[in-house]
Amino acid sequence: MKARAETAEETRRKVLKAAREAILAGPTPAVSMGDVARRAGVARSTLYSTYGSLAGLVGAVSVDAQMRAGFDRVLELFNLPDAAEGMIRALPEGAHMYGSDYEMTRRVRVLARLDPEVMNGLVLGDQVRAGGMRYQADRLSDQGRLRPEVTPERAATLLWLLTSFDTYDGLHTTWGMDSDQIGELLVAIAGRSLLRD
Amino acid sequence: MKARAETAEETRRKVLKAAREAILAGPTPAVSMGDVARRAGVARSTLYSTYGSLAGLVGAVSVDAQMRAGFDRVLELFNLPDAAEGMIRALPEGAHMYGSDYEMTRRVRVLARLDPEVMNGLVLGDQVRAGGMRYQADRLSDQGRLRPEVTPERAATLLWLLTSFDTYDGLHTTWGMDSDQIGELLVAIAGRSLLRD
DNA sequence: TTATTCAACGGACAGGCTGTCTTGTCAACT
DNA sequence: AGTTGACAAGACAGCCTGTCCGTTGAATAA
Repeated sequence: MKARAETAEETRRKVLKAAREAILAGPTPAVSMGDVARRAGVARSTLYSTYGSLAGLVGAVSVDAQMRAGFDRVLELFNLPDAAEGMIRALPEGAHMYGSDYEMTRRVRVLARLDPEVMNGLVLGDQVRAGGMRYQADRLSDQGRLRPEVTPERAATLLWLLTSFDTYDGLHTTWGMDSDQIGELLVAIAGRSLLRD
Repeated sequence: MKARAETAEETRRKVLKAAREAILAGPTPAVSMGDVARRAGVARSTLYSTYGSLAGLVGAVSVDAQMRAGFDRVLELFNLPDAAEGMIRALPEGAHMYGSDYEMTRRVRVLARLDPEVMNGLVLGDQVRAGGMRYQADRLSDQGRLRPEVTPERAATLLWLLTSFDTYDGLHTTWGMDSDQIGELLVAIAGRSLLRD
């Protein structure tokens, strides 16, 4: 609205962009306030007054990356009226989401684990996802699509494993699979393990 | 053998122990040469002449942790004559192995991702495990225990996912499961997904 | 025994980093 | 016209890494 807030917002964008560049720069995630400030053409003191600390900046980048990912689309698919169809369509979409910003996500997650506060954000995200998967498992159960020997809790756990970034990361890095292949594999596993024949 | 080599070996042990303590000390893995040297009662320069760099020390801790884990026992079980029985018994043992040195493993893995060289060790380990799981999947296939719709490659991939540390970590951290529960879950998933009824 | 080797010490050093604080500037709002 | 708010610039203490010294003292070899 106000011109002052607008320019401030723009500085914020410049800084986040510079931070992303810095994080992606080396062979391994490394970032420092001085480096980001230089890249953004901004005083180091500005970063401290805006983000408080390096960890604060990393946290902001992490949240920002979350926003861009297209998470809501995955959620939408998961919540199709037919729970089984939702799952089958959401899993590949989720894989695609991870793939679209893969390197960034991977590196930010490493940095996040170095600060207790930011780390907490990761843990919380995992717990939220666990809640979501429980909900999906219950829907599958209510709609009678779960194999009789599979409890909803077990189904939720497996879905949670399949939708974790680490799973995507492993399949991509160690097995050389792309997002499409990963999506297909996840659907195959989930279908065979959870769904009634 | 020689007294000189022996005392050198003992310093090495003191240092590794101090490094483990340092890594476990904070709420988040953090380690510095000065800290480790102080804890070990050793000159900082000694660390540099022995390990070359901080990354070198972390790498040494990582390798050392691998040794202590009891990995060979898991391998032994996996290679029982009956491949299906081997899998069913090795999975819980693997979970138990991860559990026995959980916090250390977790933290060292974070630190490892900060250095390209050490990171390489992790990637290599994952690839070795992938090879092992391919071998196990082939054994299952050869012994006619695999579900007809599951290719050995798919079986290997699923086994690899189930035996990854990240899987253990997630189940433990987010789902609050202990090693026994995790072992049981892994067996349930692997059995239902891979083995012929 | 004497000479050598070698692990380890202790400290100095350059350069980078974080976080805090202070002083200034200038445009935007009231 | 005065105030406020975002940012710049830079000094500072304290910690870090890696490198390079010269030194010590005990194990080992001659």
